[in-house]
Amino acid sequence: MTETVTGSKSEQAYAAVKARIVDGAYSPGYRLVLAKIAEDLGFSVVPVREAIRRLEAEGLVTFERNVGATVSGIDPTEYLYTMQTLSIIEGAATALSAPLIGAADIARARAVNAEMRDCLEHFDPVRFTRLNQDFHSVLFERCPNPHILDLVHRGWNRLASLRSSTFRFVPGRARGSVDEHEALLRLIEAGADADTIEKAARQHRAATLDAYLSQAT
Amino acid sequence: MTETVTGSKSEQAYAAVKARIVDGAYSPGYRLVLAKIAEDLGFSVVPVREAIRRLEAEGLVTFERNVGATVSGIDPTEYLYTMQTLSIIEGAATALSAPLIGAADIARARAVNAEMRDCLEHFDPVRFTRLNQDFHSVLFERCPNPHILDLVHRGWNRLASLRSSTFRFVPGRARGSVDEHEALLRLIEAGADADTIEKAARQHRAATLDAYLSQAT
DNA sequence: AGGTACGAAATCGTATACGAAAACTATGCC
DNA sequence: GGCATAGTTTTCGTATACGATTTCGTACCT
Repeated sequence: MTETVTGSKSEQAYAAVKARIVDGAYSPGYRLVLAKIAEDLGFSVVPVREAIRRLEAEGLVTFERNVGATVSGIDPTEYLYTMQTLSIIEGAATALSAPLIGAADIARARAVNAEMRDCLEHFDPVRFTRLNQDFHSVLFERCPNPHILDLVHRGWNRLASLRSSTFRFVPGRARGSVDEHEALLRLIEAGADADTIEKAARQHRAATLDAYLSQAT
Repeated sequence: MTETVTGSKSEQAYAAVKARIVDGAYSPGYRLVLAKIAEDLGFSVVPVREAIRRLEAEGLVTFERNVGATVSGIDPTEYLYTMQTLSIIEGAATALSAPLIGAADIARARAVNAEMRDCLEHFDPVRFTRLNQDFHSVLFERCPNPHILDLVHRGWNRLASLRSSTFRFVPGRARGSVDEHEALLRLIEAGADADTIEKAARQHRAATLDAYLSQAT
């Protein structure tokens, strides 16, 4: 955690722009001008350009030749596709992690879930969302397949970047979500087979998506 | 198919290097020297550098600061992880495509599968592999979720890049594979539920992986 | 003889500069 | 007044140049 300014400038630029997108400082549709970003960061355009192209490969920005880059994801169907993809990856990641999750992990997840329940009482959607991420991180982090883990994280980032424009907290759904978390933990504790866990985890996210959609209508 | 030299040099470089990796001209472990590639293509290093970083984002090359890039995937466990990830994505892609697959698609797939059966008689593993890709392409191409499609294609590329070092044709398995293809088509024709199709498709690839592993031992 | 330290070569990293393409704007014609 | 067009501005695309870092080879010391 002694993050000492990190490595190359292209990586710094990548991290900086990515953070701004994920945090919502750059909203979808925001136009990313290379020269401007370079000036803001005090770098030259070359490393910034590289950073932008990397973000493009991750789907966070859209790039058009001789025109420039914009933060992608204005389209609401985009959100649906991202959620669907993430539900598949997450389900698999959770199922693969499950056999490796120990009692300490379960306890940690329960603590997070308790905090989430607390957020329901005091209506704190922002904190709730962050805790939700923490909860699922516990369920993923033991996943032995690095590719899948990477895809999960990319999905989360992508979702976060879209969230600022599309996300709406659904209180009614949130309560059910917390209960499903507990159910998931019980399945894992009980050593349920991978298929059951995968399906439950996927369903969990699908239900959240449905809640968003029904509210949007 | 009137590919007119395409767009920017960075994209040309990307396509060129990617093709060499996927085709096996650059095997895993091959060292990609920016200046050398730039000279080969007649470009400057900047677009080449950008291309390499894009390939890194796709997992085709490994990049180390101030050291350089090498074609990734020497590690055999890497192959296992890639196959596992692909089996998950492919399974989902097939299940999502299934309801949209028409009679014409099925017929096309059957034709390809017949050719594959022919390859078994005349022992043509190279053509068999290519046809296998064609077969599954038919099953994917209707997938409405572009993200998942993209992940499938990336997985294929990654697999192809690893294949040159790890791939070994398993004749005994190949026959079973062809039969499973037919079974998959019947499931789709019959309008089986998404879950069944997904599981079958995933199992299909897992079986192939198992065949590789058992032979490697 | 083995290990360490120093130096040279190779390679990456980034800044700067200039050229090309697109977007914008203003002007003149209908 | 609206539209087409030419000129201007903005922004991207890439080449070149130089600095920074790593690696490798060699010589020296123990």
